[in-house]
Amino acid sequence: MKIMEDIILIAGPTASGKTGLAIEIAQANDAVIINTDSMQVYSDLRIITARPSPEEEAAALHFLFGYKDAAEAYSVAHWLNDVEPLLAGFLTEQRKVIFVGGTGLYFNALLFGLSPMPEIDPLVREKWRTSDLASGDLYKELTTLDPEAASQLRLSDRQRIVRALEVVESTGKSILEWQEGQGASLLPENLATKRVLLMPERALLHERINMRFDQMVEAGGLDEVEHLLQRKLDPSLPAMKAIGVPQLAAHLAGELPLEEAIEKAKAATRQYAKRQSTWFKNSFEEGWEKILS
RNA sequence: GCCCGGGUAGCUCAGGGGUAGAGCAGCGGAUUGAAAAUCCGCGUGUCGGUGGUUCGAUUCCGCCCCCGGGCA
Repeated sequence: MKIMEDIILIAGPTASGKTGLAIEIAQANDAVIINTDSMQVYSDLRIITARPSPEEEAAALHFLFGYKDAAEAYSVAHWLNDVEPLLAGFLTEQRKVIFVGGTGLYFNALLFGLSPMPEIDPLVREKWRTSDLASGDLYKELTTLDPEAASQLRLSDRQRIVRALEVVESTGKSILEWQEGQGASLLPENLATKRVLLMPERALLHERINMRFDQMVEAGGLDEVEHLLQRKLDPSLPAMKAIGVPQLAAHLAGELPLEEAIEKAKAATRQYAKRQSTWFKNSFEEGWEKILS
């Protein structure tokens, strides 16, 4: 498949066939592939995150895959920082670039930028993120420190409450003020961008998800998770929450028969695919070529 | 063949003379430095079948079918 555009975005829910399509397009266009998935960045998890296999990685130039340690708390901002110089380099070389992945937030950041925000004081961050307070009490804190931000959050949404708290305490300004600042897209306006959205029918996707998780286990997914667990990392790290890790960890801890752990991991994957589909369906309508296979 | 127990949502099950409800699964939505995260909303049903009693049956009674278990 020859592509005219310089930049190609491939999005879609998990198990929709993105990896294969990216390689196919990369080979036909001498393009490079840049990971746009929040979990495939971690080196510790190849099988369970469905990262391209060594054979697949050898079939085209891949970047930002498996290059972060699971002990690192990676984020969309890190990703964007890593993408920027990489993309600039390829564009000056006039090399076509494929962004492929399933993380809607990362695509959004790429397309529209992130609002500029200063670094958060690590101590402040630590304080709120490890707080013992119930999320309702954290919410109360936020209503005093930043009532405006609080009014836009639910008192059950601990994660966003904590984020608002650390921003206002560390910077002295409301997260809402920071978010008013416009970020800049990383994609140059004068370059054409092809956008492909893989959206297989739900029933088919579920079938693929279920099959694929069985294959992950056969391919050594349990060992992969066991190795990760042996590192005794902070369980709140993003990598520790990759789908499949908590479920298989529960089995390894003797809390669940393997069959049940597998079923739970499959269900979690299906639910994730649904959230991805919602994001793509409602945010990626215009300008995206939808492929329903 | 006889005796128990059961047949209610996709699954596991609760309920009970006024057409039914939980968990899980599923469906819909939100999403700005944890995003595979986090959060919000929604029961989707010939109550096994068929006769009867009743103003009214998924509920009570009879018969039949199916699934467990026991006795033969």
